[in-house]
Amino acid sequence: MATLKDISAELGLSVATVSRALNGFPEVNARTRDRVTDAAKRLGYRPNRVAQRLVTGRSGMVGMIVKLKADMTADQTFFDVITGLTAALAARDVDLVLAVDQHADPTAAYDRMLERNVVDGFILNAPVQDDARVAFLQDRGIPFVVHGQTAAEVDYPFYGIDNWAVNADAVAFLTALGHRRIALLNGDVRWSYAADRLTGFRDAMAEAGCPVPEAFISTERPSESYGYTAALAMLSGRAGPRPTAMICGSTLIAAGALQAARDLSLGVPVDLSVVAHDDALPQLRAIAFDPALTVTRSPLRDACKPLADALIDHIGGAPAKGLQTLVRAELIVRNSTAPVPDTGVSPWPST
Amino acid sequence: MATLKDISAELGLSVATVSRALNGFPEVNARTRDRVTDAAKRLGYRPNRVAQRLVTGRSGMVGMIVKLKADMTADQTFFDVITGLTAALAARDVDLVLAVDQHADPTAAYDRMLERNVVDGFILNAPVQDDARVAFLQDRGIPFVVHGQTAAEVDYPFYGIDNWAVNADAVAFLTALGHRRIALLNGDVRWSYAADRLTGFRDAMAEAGCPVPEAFISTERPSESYGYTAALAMLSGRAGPRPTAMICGSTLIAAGALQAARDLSLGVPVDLSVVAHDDALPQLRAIAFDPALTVTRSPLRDACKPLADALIDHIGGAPAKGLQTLVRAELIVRNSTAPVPDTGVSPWPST
DNA sequence: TCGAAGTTTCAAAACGTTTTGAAGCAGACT
DNA sequence: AGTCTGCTTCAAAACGTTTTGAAACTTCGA
Repeated sequence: MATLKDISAELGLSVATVSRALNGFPEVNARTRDRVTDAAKRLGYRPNRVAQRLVTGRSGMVGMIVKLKADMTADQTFFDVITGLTAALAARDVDLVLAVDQHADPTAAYDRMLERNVVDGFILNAPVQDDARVAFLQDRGIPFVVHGQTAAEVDYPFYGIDNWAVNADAVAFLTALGHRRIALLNGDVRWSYAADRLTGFRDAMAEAGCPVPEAFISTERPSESYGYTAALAMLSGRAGPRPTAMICGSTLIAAGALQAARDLSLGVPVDLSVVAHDDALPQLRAIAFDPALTVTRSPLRDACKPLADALIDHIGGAPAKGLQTLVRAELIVRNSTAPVPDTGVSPWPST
Repeated sequence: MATLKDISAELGLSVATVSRALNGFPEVNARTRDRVTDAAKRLGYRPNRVAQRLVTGRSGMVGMIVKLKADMTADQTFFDVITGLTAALAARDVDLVLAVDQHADPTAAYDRMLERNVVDGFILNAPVQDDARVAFLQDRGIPFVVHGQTAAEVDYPFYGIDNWAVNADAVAFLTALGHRRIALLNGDVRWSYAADRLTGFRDAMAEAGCPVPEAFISTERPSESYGYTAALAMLSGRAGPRPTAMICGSTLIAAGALQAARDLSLGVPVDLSVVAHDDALPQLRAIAFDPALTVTRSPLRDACKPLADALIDHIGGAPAKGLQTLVRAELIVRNSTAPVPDTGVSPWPST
């Protein structure tokens, strides 16, 4: 394995010059640089990352710690995100150190990994309100990036979708179709994304002048069975008039909801309109639903490269402010939504 | 961040002595060692891995590269294995660097990670026959451990279950119940485990003197729908008399097979006995099946600690021979198996 | 021809550890 | 007193890079 010293010996130069030549410093003579790059190639030189890291103080690795769910089921999104993330990091020569957290204390696993001081920063996923991990890492001055927005005004990098807008847009679309009795099958509001969506839903409904009975809102960890159960309860009409439209937190929930409608002989979209949020996971393709789902769509994988780049840039010293991205999900209208039936209300009310 | 130099300055010792004291070298005075460990704790000393790595050539990290499946579905077992593995590695202060391979060349991702020379060894999963990765790593002299047995006589560490015995035991159990028409719903034989199980099945059937029509053997990547389809074809009786027993490569396959039996109004275990291999994934609990499944059982999680330990020991210089474990799966008899119906053969034939 | 300014290269320090070879210091034996 | 042990400690080298501050070499104008 050739080293800088080998190259410098070969060419009669100092290691300093060789190092500068290879790292593109401006003060080295063009002719010298050519000789160096040529020799480096000829000798099969590969920089020793460990030595580089010792002197730069960087490790070239970032950590990610995923929380072990209580029911031990694999997170649907996990594999997809890991795939995109490692690819995006690899493109910038950074490796991902992964750990699974089994502790009650949310910061314990971060502390452990920091102790072994082997990562330059962290990727945080699934943020909650006032996330303890954020406080912990900020306190220690460790760079990190958050996948998913937590609040508007923060001083760390993040990439997320505007979850408030997700449901605000869905509500606006449905009310424009004449719907006023709209239900929400939300995720668990302990997670920021679901809390934001709930606010977006409430705000938009208030804006449209639609009352929201508490029975029309349910929150739980997304699953098909949750979608089925919650939708069945709402659609059975036992607790009052049923909703004419339903906003589902995920396509998985929507799958359950559609089944519930089917079991109650309710037609979608004739009797019930359904809008879901679609993370574009390959396993649950919204377009393959029957009927094809109208969705607010933002592929999870889109987040991977921005996240990786933001973290690496932030570690490199870039200020957080320029590394905050909030994208607005796209509304894709398919066949699961239609104007509200039999209400006598114009599908295009003046707002 | 305290360094060795800080400690040595604090105590008026040389860094060499401090280093030896902390690393448990025998030649340091017990009293000195106490002073050093005390000061280290007081100053919050953490060894700098990068510096250690530079001089020792070890990084305290191991790599694992998972293959991105063509259909992009997450491997059912992936999360479970990662969880156990990172926990077992953490117990010995080793971190896991994860990458997802998207290349056609099976060794490219290993090469890339080695270039960044940041891991001491690898954990290989899902071995195939004559695995190219094995040849590659052996050629480079990189330590690794294989999850799953590939062949009896190899010179690298592995941990796996005796897949030959898995099906040999299942066949022995079923033939003892009088079954002679036994079908196999196997995994894809490109993977070693499935190839071994096929051999175990064939050998044991031959041993028992039972002919095996080709229609009684199917191989495919495990899934519920595969189990359903394959079982339906075999049980419909269109291609000849149907099997009286079925050995399923996984509980997922068994779920499909049970559904097929149900759809054909075949009782389990009265008309059909079913034995499945159970990796004990929390999502698919064999005991919760209806009827509760008779299984050959070996929890995947059991493999994690032995794998982690074997790799770390091997990196530390332990010879491969002592780090090879082949466990025999346990046969657990539940309610999905019964003596063969209406054959006049004693359920306990003399063997 | 001289000095100044600019360009290019260099030697050495630094990063934090492990390891080598040697030395200091007891006590024990001549 | 001298030397030989065994125990304990030390200074220095090494790992391969980046970076600093200075030196050498050009080029230019006076």
